[in-house]
Amino acid sequence: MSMIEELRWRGMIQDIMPGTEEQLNKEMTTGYIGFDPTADSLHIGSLVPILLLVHFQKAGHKPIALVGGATGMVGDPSGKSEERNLLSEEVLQKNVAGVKAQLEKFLDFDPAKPNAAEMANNYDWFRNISFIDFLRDAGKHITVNYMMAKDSVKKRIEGETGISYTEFAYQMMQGYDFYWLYQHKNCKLQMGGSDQWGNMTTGTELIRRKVGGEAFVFTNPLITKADGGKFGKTESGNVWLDPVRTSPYQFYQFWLNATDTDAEKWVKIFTFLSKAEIEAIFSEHSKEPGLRMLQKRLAEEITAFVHGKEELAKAIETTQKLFANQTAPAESLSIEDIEGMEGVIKSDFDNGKIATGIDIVSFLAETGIFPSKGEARKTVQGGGVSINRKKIENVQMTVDSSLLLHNKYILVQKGKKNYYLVKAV
RNA sequence: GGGCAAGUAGCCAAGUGGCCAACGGCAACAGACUGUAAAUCUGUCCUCUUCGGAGUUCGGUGGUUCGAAUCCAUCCUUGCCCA
Repeated sequence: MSMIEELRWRGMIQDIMPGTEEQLNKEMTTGYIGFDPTADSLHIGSLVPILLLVHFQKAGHKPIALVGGATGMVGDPSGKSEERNLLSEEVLQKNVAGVKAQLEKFLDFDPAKPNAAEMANNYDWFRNISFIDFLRDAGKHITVNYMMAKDSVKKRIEGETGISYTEFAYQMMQGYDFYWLYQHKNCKLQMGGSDQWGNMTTGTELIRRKVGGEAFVFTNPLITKADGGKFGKTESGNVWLDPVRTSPYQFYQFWLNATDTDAEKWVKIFTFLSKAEIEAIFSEHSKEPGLRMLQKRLAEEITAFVHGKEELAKAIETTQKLFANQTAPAESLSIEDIEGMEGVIKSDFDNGKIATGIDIVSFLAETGIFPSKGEARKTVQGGGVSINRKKIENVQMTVDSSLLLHNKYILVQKGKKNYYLVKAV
């Protein structure tokens, strides 16, 4: 199976420029994907492009991961209905460094290999280009008519908010990136999310008009959830690749909680399991969906890929402690069990207050489990909070030393799935 | 520079003097059911709260009025048309 066939089967190709497949079959090709430094960590939305690069490298081609240090200063209008605020330079620099460090973990940079991965930052070439040079070198080759026909631009022109000259020019910058990489790195392919199609083709157009070269692009579909919600969000916000922001346990849980329909799509996209393996999992899952084989496998594979086998093992261990015997009393958890719960949100609480007794609402607010007393109260009243696996029936309840597990811990649940461990200190 | 239209909670969107913390929908959170699934039903959903309330909102600022998201003035932002 060729790489393109493989990606097609996995549902990772949305649009592809004619001739791309032939190019990839013909020779080792250099290809790139750009990553926006909008935060100092990537989140799981960026996993698909990362995986594309990995597949690409596995197929024997040479991947370039480009961090948009320059384009990040301008802002991509794609998929945005409004003009955005510009990031400050310090923030950008920090973000570029963070994103770069993460990308480096996923690709093989071994210089001994002919298809060793490379990192690039478009700030390196943009910083020396003057505005006049840019207008003369790049701008002259692309008509405004062409630029305005792009969906991202058209939507904004037809929409209510308009588009600034800055964001309008964004595609020229991205186009110039491709051109620059084509010239200096012999890079002939750009990949990216389907929202990037317009920006990407501006690049091939620039390459064609300026130097008569031929370059290719293909895009992956944007990941969606079956219920139409945003992918990659949980009640506590984005799911990040940075283990400090999203612990491996939380990361594992995110995938484990996928719905059946989502998991079926995602297992193809986010794992490297073969077609045969995936089909086997599907049939096993349909025999006994209650076992959640599919979700488990998905969560395992992707957690191992991002955080490593060791972290995965810890995440599974914690998950088992918390979810395997949900009916078992919390008292049955050993101190080792409790202290080994990696990745569960932990907080310390003044033991003195527990000794004298504190009302449940204040306790929940002061531990930070809830942002305010009002919210804590509402959720407790709605039956949404458990302490040591026992649902709180009474808002007036007092938290005191009798609730401490092993004289030290209190296990709090917000809803069914969100565990917090409070340590008395 | 001139004319017209618009700016309401995370988003969409009603509301055109008091009954408005503001209809409805989406998203989100929680409960029941279940498989840490879906669908369905229920509750919450500006902020804080001693759950009695209190405080701050409808682009900004001033004003009219006993009382304004709603009327007036002015400014800002955006779109469309004209120059």
